[in-house]
Amino acid sequence: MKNAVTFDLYKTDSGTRARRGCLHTPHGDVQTPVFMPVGTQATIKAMKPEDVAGLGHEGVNIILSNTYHLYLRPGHEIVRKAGGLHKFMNWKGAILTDSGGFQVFSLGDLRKITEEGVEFRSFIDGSKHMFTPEKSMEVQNALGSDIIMAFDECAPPDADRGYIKKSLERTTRWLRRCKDSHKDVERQSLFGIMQGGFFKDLRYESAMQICELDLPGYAIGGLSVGEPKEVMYDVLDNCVELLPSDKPRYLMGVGSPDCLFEGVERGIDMFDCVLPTRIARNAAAFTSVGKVNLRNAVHTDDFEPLDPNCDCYCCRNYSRAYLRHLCKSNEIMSSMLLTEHNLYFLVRTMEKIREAIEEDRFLEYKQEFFDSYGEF
RNA sequence: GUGGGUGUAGUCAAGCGGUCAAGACACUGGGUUGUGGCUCCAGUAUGCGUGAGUUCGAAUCUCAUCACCCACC
Repeated sequence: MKNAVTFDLYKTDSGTRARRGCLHTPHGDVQTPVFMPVGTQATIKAMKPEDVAGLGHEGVNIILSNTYHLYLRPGHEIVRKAGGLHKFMNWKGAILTDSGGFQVFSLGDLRKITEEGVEFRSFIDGSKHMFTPEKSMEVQNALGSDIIMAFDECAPPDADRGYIKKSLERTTRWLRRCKDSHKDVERQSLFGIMQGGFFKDLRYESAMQICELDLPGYAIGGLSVGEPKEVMYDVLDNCVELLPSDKPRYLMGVGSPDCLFEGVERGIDMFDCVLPTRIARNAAAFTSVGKVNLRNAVHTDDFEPLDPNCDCYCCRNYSRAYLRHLCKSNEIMSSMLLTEHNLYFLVRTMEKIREAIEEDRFLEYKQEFFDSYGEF
């Protein structure tokens, strides 16, 4: 019996823990380290799937979508009927679905966590629903994504140690239930999620527990939830290596350019983040010279491209003045162009990171990037 | 020419004698990290057409004046 998703580790950087590998999925290979664009509602907002697939020089082969949202609307049975999520949204590459666990945390109000699962209210119509590990597996099985995530609890960052410990242990028990109820391992691979807050010993405990289950991949959850970056880096320093080196390591929810470098340096293979797509819709862009707010008055008559060092569609054809005009006028094109640029920027940066690791000069490239990009 | 009305930030305006001159849009800046977001937060009038006056106190009352609008000669 072969796992749906397997991982090949090609090379580890000599000076850091940065790794170069490949994820083999039923919908194609994914070169790592990789950044996965987020398409929560079965769409990368403001972009067509084929345009997403064509980003960067090598293209995008994996995206993330969301169990919680698709369960509520249109309903996972509709997606199953449509022939699965790939067909439904016309995405040819691989898909990773988040389990709905994060919404348990982000939807804070009106939810009740028990050993059985989580009772919550729909953000759409207020109706009551129950998510359990089994339910999350059922929904993700219906969606047919290549990688399905365990139903975990992402404890709030300000929770006390006692709660974090209880929560991580429950997350492990839920992970066992996920594994037990997920049958078709040749079609979809289940990834486990480490929790433990910012406590090194709890992270260790969580890692030991979930790794026992010998899953095809592991994620680090509970980070990038509002803590200072140094805290996140510190946790990563101590817990990435707790995960098996022959399995992909996925840092959930991280995606600012600086965090990608810091994550890769500490041995992370996969990232996802709404940041590039969300800030694009709010007139902000990542560029090789730092973050730019297109609404700022200085761009009024700036007819240079958004990023002179970028060869994306947006930068090849439009000026900052035009982009500012679109943003100020609330035109749909502003979301389209900036989303494309921001994703291109991260995807292309990841390509360069992979190349740098192959050539054993990750730190050099990192330095080069930050010299231009600035501190953050 | 006569009668009436209106003049408060870039715009539309609230206020109709008494702490700091509502609010909206626009403008300026900031935020956004497993997406409840084309969103959220913050800032911007030494001044209420102009000039006198009444009053302890006036954007608010009086007079004059200017501008614009409407109606009628």
